[in-house]
Amino acid sequence: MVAGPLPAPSGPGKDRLRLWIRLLRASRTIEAELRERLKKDFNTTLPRFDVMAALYRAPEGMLMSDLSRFLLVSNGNVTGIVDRLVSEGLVARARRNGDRRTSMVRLTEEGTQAFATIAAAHEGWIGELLGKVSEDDARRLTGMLTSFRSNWEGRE
Amino acid sequence: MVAGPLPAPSGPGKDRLRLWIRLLRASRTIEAELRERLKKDFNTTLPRFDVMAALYRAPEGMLMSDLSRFLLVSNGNVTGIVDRLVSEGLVARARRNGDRRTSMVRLTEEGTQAFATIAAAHEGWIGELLGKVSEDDARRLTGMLTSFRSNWEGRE
DNA sequence: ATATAAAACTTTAAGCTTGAAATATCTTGT
DNA sequence: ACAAGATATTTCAAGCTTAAAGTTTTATAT
Repeated sequence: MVAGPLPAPSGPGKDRLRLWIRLLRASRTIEAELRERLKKDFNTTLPRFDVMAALYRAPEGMLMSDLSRFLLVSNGNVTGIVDRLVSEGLVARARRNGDRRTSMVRLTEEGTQAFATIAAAHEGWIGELLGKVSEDDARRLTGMLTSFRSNWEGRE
Repeated sequence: MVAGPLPAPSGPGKDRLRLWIRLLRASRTIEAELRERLKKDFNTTLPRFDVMAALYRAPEGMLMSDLSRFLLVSNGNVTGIVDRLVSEGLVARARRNGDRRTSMVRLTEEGTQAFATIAAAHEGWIGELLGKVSEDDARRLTGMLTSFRSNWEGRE
C-alpha cells in the first residue's frame, strides 16, 4: 500500500485504512534506515540481525521451525539465512540425538559477541529514530498494538 | 527485529524499543495476510498492488522517480515491477516530448478496472483485519504515527 | 560551443522471500 | 513388522529488493 499525502478518503472504514497506511509507512521508513545502518556500520542485513536476535534470546538453541514461526517468515527463507550465518561462523547447527530430522541452531561464541555489539548500536538507533515519541506515547501505542496482536495470535 | 513473547526488558529507551518491535510485528502480520489474499484471490502481489495504487491516484501518470520516492523503494526495484505490469497490459509507459530520459507511467484502461476491483476487496480486508481496533483508537494511533512521520519528511 | 556535471533511468550481482515440491525421518495403526 | 501418514527440513523457480555501476539525455559553466 503505502499511500500518502493526498486527498484524505472518507467514509466508513476509512479510518482503519488510513491507520494501516500510516503503520506501513512508519515501519518501512524505520526499516529502511536500520537496513542502511546495519550495512554501513556492520556489513550485515536486517534478516541476519533478526535471526541472531532470536537466537540470542535462546541460548539453548532453536529449531528451524521455531525460528520461522517466531520471525513470521517461511521455512525455506530461514534455511538460506542460517546457511549464510553458518558459513560466516556466527551460527552453528547441532545434530540432536532424539530426532534426526531436526537440529538445534544456536549462536557461536563469535556470533554472540558480534550480536551484543550490534544490538547495543541498534537500541541506540531506535532511541534516536523514535526520539520524538514521548515515553508516554510509546507505552500507549505499544498497548494498542499489543491488544491488536492478541486478535491474531494462534490463527490459522 | 521482531522480538516477542519473552522477558520484558527494562531500562531507559526500552519503551521505544518495545514499541518498534510491536510496530514491526503488527505490520508484518498484516502484510503477510494481504500478500496471501492478493495471491489467492487476484493472482497478484503486494508490490504490484502498491504501484497500481500509486498510479490510480495520479491519472495523469507518474515518473519512475516519483514512484520510487513515493513507495519508499529503490529505482531499480520499480523498473522491474513496472516492466512486469507493462507485460501484463495493466500499465503503460508514455514517452514525453520534453525530456527523453523520462516517461510517464500510467494505468491502462484494463489496469484501472482491475485495480478498482482489487482495491475494494483490499479495503474490506483491512476493515476485517483491524476490526478490533475501535474507530477512536484508529484515529488516535494515526495521529501519533503522523506526528512521528513529520520528523522524517524530507530528510537526507 | 563544448566540456563537465547533473539527472533519470536501467542493468547487474547478491541476497531475501514465498509457495510448492521433494527428501528424510519419525509415528501410528494394524 | 510394515504400510500409511505426519513432521521437519531443504530445494526450487519466480519474483522482490538493494546498492552500485552503467547508459542516455539534459543542464551548466566557461
